[in-house]
Amino acid sequence: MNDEFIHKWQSQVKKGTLSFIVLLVLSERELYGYELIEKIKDLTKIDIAEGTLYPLMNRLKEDNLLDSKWVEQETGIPRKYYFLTKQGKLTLKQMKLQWINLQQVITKLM
Amino acid sequence: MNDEFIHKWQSQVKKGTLSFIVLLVLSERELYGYELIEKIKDLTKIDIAEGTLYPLMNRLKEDNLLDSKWVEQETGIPRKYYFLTKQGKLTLKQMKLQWINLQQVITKLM
DNA sequence: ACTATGTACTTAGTTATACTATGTATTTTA
DNA sequence: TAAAATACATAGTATAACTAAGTACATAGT
Repeated sequence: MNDEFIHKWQSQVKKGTLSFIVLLVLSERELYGYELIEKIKDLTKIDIAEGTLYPLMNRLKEDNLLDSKWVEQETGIPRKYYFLTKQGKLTLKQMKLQWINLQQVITKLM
Repeated sequence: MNDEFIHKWQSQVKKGTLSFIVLLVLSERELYGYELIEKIKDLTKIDIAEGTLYPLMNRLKEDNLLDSKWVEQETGIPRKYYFLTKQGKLTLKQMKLQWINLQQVITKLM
């Protein structure tokens, strides 16, 4: 039917929800980038391109919501683990409130 | 605190939700642009810039989700009323399903 | 030994969309 | 008569997801 519109729409919905989802997932435990992509795909069925995730992580770091550390592996490439900063935790709380609010508004309209 | 991040985030969340909200509101009855802005502000507390709404309406028309008609007023500037096309109604149904799905996923993460 | 696939991170360029600012025009209110 | 509200429109900017490509190592299959 109008699959193309729906597809574009999905992509636009991600702008905003992706950062929220990343912060929510990281609030449980720290993860490295590739693992985040897998985890989010598993939890939400949302596919995140690598070219989307890594720049997103850098923005969240610049905004002081996340910090990261390199962890050497016994074998293979080192992994960059991301975790919430204090400010990240506070901001996530606010985002949750805003999200709940938006949700209620839309539910009412539906 | 991190008001600037939250503000930018809100703006990003709109990309995607705005078109959804517009379609939801129009599914109840037809409205003209300026009225839509007022109605949505009233219902959702979301402020939509005119420079955001009118281009959005044109995109939705190009995508055949909406159509519009000019209605002369006895006094004042004519109004352009927007209404859902058949395809718009079908697409909105799909969007609702997708939204519910996303909502459930995020609720679980929260 | 070679190839494909999976893991892991990065960046350049494109596209879509909200925002700012500005412009036009009419009507109502102070 | 000036300001504010009503009503639509567009050009330019910023943001963020996507595509595509690249680097590097490990492992499984042939």
